[in-house]
Amino acid sequence: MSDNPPDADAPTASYSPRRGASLDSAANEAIELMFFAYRDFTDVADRILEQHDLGRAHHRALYFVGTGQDVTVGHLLDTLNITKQSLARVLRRLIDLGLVVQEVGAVDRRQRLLRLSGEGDALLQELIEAQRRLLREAFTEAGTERLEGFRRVMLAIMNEEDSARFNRRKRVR
Amino acid sequence: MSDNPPDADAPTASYSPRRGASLDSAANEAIELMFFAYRDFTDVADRILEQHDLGRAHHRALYFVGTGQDVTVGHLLDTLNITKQSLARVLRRLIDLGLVVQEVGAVDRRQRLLRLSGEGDALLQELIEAQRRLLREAFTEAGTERLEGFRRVMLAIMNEEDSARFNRRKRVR
DNA sequence: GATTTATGTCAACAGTCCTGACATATTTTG
DNA sequence: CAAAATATGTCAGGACTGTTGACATAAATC
Repeated sequence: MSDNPPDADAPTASYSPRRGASLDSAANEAIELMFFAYRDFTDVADRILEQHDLGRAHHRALYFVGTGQDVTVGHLLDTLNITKQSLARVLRRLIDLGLVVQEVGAVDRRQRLLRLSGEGDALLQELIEAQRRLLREAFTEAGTERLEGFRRVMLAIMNEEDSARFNRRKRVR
Repeated sequence: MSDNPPDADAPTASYSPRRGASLDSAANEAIELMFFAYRDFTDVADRILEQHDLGRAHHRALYFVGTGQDVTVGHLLDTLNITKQSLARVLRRLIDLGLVVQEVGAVDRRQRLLRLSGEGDALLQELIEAQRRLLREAFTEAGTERLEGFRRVMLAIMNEEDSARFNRRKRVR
C-alpha cells in the first residue's frame, strides 16, 4: 500500500520520506486532527441533545445503557470513568424523565439493572443515527478502502484496557 | 461483519461484503472508537496538566497561542468556538501565571497579540510531546501504511469550515 | 453474626461554558 | 470631525459536569 500510487494526490508520500523521520510531523498533525474531528463529531449530537435539555453526560449514559446487556450502575461507573456522584446526578435525571428504567437484579438483588424505555431508545437511536450519518459520509468521502487504516490507528491510540474492553464488547455482544 | 470471521486478520474484508451494506456497522463501531481513543488521547495531557493545576481549556488556549503566529483574542475565539467570557477566564489565568504574554498590536493597537513565554512554551512542548508520543507509538503499532487512511477519514469527519481552516493552517504556517 | 458489596444520597467545592450587559480604546466611515 | 463599528475586558449570574468524603441501606458472602 505504501509503494503503490494510493490515488491521485499521492498522500502517503508526505509521511515517508525516510521511515520514521516524519512520524513526528504526522503525529503533530494528528494532534489537530483529533481535536477538530472530535469536536465536530460531538457537535452533531450536541445539537439534538440541546433540544431535549440534556448534556453530553446524559448522552454517554444513555449510550452505554442502551447498547449493553444487563448494565448495572457499577458497570457504568467502570465504563465512563467517573465518580458515583457524577453518574448519580445524570442517571437520576434520565430516570425522572422516563428515559431509563431500573429493575432489581434477578440474580443479585442488590444490583439495579438499567435499560432504556421506548422513549429513551428513540432518543438514543436519533443520536446514534446523527453520528453514524456523519461517519458514513466521511467513510464514503475518504474512500472505504481507508476505513481499515482509520480503525487500526484508533484502536492503537487507546490504552490496552480500553481496546481490550472494546474487543470483549465486540465479541460478546 | 455478521457473516465473516469477525477479526482474525482479514481487515478490509469485514467492511465490504456488499458495498455500503456494512458502512452502517462500521460507523457504529467508529462511534465507540472515537469515544475511547479521544478519551485516552486527552488523558495523557490531563495527567501533566494536573501537576500544574490547569485544565483542558488552558491546554487548548496554550496550544493555539503557541502554534500560531500573531494570534489575537478574536482569532482564538474563532478557533476554539467558545465565548469571550470563557476564554477570558482561562487566558487571565495563563497570563497571571506568566505562561502567556500580551502585546499591543503593531498595526491595529486595539488588538492584543498573544504569545508564549519561555515557561509557557516549555509546558506546551511537554504536553505536545506526551500526545505526540502516544500517536507515534500508535502509528507504529498500527503500521505506518495505515496512517493515510486515518488521516483522510479524520479530515472527512470534520466539517468543511474546519478542514478548510486546517488546510489553510498547513499551507500558511 | 460480622464483613463486604452494590447502590443511593447529602454537602460542598471546582472548572468550564453560557448569556447579556456595559465600558474603553481604537479604527473606520460618512 | 463626529458617528459607527471593532477588539477587547469585565461584571453578574446561571448551568452542567466532575471531584471528595461521609453516611445509610439492603443483600450477599464468609
